Amino acid sequence: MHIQQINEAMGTQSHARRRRSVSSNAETRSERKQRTREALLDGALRLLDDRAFGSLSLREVTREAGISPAAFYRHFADMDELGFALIDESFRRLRQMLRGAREDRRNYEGLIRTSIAILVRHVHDNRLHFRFIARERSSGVPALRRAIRAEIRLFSSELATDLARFPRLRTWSSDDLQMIAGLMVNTMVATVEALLDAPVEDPLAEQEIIVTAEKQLRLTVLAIPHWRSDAGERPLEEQRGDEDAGAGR
Amino acid sequence: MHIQQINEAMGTQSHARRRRSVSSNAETRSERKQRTREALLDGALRLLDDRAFGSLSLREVTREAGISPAAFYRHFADMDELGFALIDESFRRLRQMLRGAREDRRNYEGLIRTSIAILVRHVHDNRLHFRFIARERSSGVPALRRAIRAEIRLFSSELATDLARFPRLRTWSSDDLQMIAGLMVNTMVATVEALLDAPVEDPLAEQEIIVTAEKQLRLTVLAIPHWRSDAGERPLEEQRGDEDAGAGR
DNA sequence: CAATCGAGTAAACACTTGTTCACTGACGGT
DNA sequence: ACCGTCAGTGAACAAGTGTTTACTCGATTG
Repeated sequence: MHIQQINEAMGTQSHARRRRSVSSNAETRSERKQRTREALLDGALRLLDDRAFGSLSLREVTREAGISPAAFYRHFADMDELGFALIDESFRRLRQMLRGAREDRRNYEGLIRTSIAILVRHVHDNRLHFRFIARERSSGVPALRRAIRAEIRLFSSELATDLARFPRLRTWSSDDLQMIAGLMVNTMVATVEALLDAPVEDPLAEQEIIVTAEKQLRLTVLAIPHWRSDAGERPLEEQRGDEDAGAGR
Repeated sequence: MHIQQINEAMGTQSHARRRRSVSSNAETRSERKQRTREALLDGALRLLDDRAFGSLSLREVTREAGISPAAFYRHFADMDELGFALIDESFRRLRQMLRGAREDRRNYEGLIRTSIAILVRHVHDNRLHFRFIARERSSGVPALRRAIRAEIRLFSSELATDLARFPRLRTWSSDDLQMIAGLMVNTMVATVEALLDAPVEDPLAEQEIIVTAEKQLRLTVLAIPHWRSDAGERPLEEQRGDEDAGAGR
């Protein structure tokens, strides 16, 4: 702020200013740089729609972005650096989504329904970003993979602390909370993968995926009142006469 | 069989036979071919330990296998074909595992415990194969991805029919059976990914993953007796007074 | 035994790759 | 008005890529 005032007092930037006011679409230099940086990121993302990051060449990206290969180095030292920038961008959007998803968590049903709805909407709006994350989560450069999995674990932990606010879950051990949060996050990750795999904009297949995901989450919370952390030691069937009555074969 | 008998009657292969009995480690021609084919597959698998299949070059594979690049074409027309062969091999082992896992399914607890145990053992014994499958499941060449996901869906369906034999689940709709089988398969896929990500042969981290997976599966089956397929329409909290009593925030 | 088959080779091909270099020229500070 | 900065260029580099070619030479065949 000070700098700008000083500049104005000194009459600096007046040339650029004047020129910008004449030719309407002119840009300052750093704006221009930012724009081609984004062209690189967007181009890479477009290419990554159906390929792994590891099989992406620097020259392809520059070609897609419309600049010469050498100009790449004005923005990134490396393809890896471009990858990290892509992860940052994707996760900024993801976190932004999760913040929204946490607004309605006063009861299980709201939690489930709004979480899935928000998830679906964001997959639609940021299809390429989600595709990139889903791909590089298990494949690709180890460093990217690590970063993504850490981010997901963090999300799982935040869900666990949110769950801890429910009366029924107040007394649960943090291990068990993490366990159930992990289960729900697994379901959501699998749902995102299914959505990304479904034919683009096929509302029927998509609705089926959504219904299944909601059922799975509902089934999960349904078990909460009946959970006993130590139940693993005694055979489950002693609780309810269920098995060996006549399981076929 | 016929062919061999005919060959014997005609005295063919007698040279090879005699030579093989003299120099102990001699091989017939097709045995030799089979051996370098396996060298190619094994070499590729070794290289794929920490890279995506898409970023794997034909020349690298032949170098790793110890043959010249041109000889590759005696075995595969394409790198893609090599990929499919790799998938076939991996899933042959996987299916073999699942056959074993289905032997003890007379009650839930046995189902859970032995399934996980068998899964863990097979991940140990076929680490490279599982790594390859886990990678290419979401990344990589679309054709490979499709093949893998189809195989997993098939596994899920088989689990669903197995579940249908439990008395409690006899009356469930096939949709709901698929849903719960999908949930369990999701858990197992996530478990395999966690095992592969864990530091090699770290028994402590591994045990933690196993315990969590068992808990998650146990929680899932715990919900079965209380499931109502139509519960989605009415808010869950009407069944049990649980929410809005004082959810924080 | 001699003829053929075929797995594997070496060399050459036309590419693409990542990176460096001296350069241009518009923007921006003075 | 002048001059330095710096995003972007185009050419060159060595190295690696997939694929084809003519070839070797041992195993298989009749």
